[in-house]
Amino acid sequence: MSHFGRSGPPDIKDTYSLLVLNISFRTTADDLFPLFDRYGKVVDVFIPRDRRSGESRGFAFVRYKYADEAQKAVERLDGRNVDGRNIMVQFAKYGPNAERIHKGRIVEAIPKTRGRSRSRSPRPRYRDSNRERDYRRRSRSRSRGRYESDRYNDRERDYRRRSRSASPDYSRGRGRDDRRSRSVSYDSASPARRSPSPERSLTPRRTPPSSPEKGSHGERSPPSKSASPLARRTGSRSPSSRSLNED
DNA sequence: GTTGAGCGTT
Repeated sequence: MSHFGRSGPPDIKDTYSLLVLNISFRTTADDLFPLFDRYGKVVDVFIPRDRRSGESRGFAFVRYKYADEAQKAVERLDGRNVDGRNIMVQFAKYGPNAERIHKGRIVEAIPKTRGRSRSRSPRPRYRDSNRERDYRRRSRSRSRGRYESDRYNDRERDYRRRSRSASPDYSRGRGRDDRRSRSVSYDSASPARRSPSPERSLTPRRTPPSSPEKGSHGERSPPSKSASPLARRTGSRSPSSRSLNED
């Protein structure tokens, strides 16, 4: 009865999809179906939901059989209060190269000026917020208060970090030194080199029975400084292999 | 239990 989108899209070739935005997170396709079906023949109602949580993303797709009915529904249901929220209904596009819709009529487009529209260009109003929008797309936003809190925290941390450096000049010099140090350090990039693999001789099982707590206590993070390549070479054969062998 | 710009499943 009310199980849309269970077997995939029915027939998009003869259906017109409407995008319903601003719907409540609790609104389901079953709730939208009767509402939209009142204005026309609805062949499918689909509400994308999260794969991990399974919650609604806040928008739905309603497929109409006829464009004129869909058009009517758009004007009729657009701005309607559903589940306590003011929904927004508009024609949906399928993909970046989706057909363009013009007042209920589907105009085959992607015109010749592909990508070069001098007249109209739906460029985003926000220029510096583009990054934020992208982030929000793959990850549903939660609450704005939290963001502010996080931002504040970051700021505080930055301030503290800056405080540490008394003289920027010194910092710069040190950075250069570090770079040079790294050059020598890269030697450790190939620790095993051509050394025979004793580990292979060992039981090809998972990580040897070594307590992580105990082990980490002894060699947590060897300081990059004061580490001879020789000394490192000898002791780097152990932590080199860890979970390479998996069953 | 929360949130709020956008374009989707086989």
